[in-house]
Amino acid sequence: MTKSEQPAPTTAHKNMPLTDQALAYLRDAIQTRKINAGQEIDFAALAQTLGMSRTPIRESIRQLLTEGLLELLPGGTVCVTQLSAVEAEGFYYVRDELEIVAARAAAIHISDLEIAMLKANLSLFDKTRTDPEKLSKIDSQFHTILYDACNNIYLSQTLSRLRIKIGLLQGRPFNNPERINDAYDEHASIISALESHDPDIAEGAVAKHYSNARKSRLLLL
Amino acid sequence: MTKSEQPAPTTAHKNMPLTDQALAYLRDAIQTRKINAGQEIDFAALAQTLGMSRTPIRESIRQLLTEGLLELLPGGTVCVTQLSAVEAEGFYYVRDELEIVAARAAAIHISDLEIAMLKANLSLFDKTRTDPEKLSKIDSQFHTILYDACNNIYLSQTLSRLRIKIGLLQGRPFNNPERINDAYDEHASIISALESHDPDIAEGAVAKHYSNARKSRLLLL
DNA sequence: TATTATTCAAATGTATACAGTAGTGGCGAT
DNA sequence: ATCGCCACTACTGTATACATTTGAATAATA
Repeated sequence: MTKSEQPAPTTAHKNMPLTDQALAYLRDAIQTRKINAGQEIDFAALAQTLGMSRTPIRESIRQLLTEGLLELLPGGTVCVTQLSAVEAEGFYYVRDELEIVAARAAAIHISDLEIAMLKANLSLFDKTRTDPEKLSKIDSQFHTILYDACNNIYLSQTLSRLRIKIGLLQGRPFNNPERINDAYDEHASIISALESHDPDIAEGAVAKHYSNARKSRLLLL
Repeated sequence: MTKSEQPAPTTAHKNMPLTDQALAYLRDAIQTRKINAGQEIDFAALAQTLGMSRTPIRESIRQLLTEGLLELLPGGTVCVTQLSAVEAEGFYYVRDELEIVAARAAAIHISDLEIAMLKANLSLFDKTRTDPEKLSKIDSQFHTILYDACNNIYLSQTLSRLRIKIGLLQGRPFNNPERINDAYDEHASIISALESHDPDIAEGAVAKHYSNARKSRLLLL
């Protein structure tokens, strides 16, 4: 066996199946917008870029189609999902509702450790106020911790996927410094709401968070 | 929605890609419990049964894995998803909440045509009281119509998939004749609630429906 | 010029071939 | 009998080959 070192274009863990590598690559490319919404995907070219055959590419693409990150165009070609305004509104609508469901569940089930993690996340958020890119990631982690605190795998997975899809379309919300301050305060109040273990209080805090986020979104138009 | 999502097993057109045929076959086999929960899937055997190679089988299986109808066992083998009691409870929890969200949305957006369709479905339900198998299908259609009335593709798709997964685990609810009568009445009251176009009334009717369904489920244990 | 044929190129769906790996069963040693 | 070791089988992941379809571009006709 010649150990021909592939100049691995991405963070390719050695023993990961190629399909998963392709998945990771595509996920990242879509989320960081190296591939824009609506842009078509050329299987062969992608295969060549990643140094693999079309087979693992196809499998990863089918998974992303199922997840909704990619969509099938009339001709049968595949492109990065491009949500219409109406569809986007639909996503937001469901997310806002599910976030409330999650908040109530989390208030009941959250552990001390998880609360500590949220607090750690918050102080990290505080230290990163100047970097919108990193803030998005930290924000994302905040909500992931919260989802996990629901003790409901399905709910957690659904919200995670939903969040990713919503990420497809929104102009980075933390480009607005005012939104950063508000988000910080809202996260803080969500944490103390969860600490109370009272579903109603948690619902209130989260509802406020998302109603503010919504306002901020609408201002961007 | 993916075009490969719907194909009925009876409508297996010759020109359908083999991957979609495999999908249709597996969906049907899982839902009708020709393959039981927990049962492993042998790619090669399945390929032979369907008279195709492993390639389309693999693709269809990856899609079903992503949808959650199949799951990956430690060894890397694939089996029909077997939900633990806790996981099942998580699914029901989210579904009940989402159904309410859907009911509210439907109350606002539902068209006269859709109301008519619901009524037609109801009278069909009435005529089929003796056949639990068919009743399940009609019940399923009832809710699908309702979901479509939400004017929210994501919500509709999420609930549809959720319903299928829940179907994986429940002993057919319509084996209990009393549940049939109740379900009929509840469907009727949901329809008139929707006709009022009042979200609160719709929420009430649907909430009652699912709280009854829950009671009926618990009785089965 | 507009419209229809015709042909060619590219891409898709599928099968098959092949390599690496994990699991299985037997067999000898203790 | 139990443990460990080795061969062997069966399967998975991946690549490649092939056929069919799709699309585009040019040619040909009214």
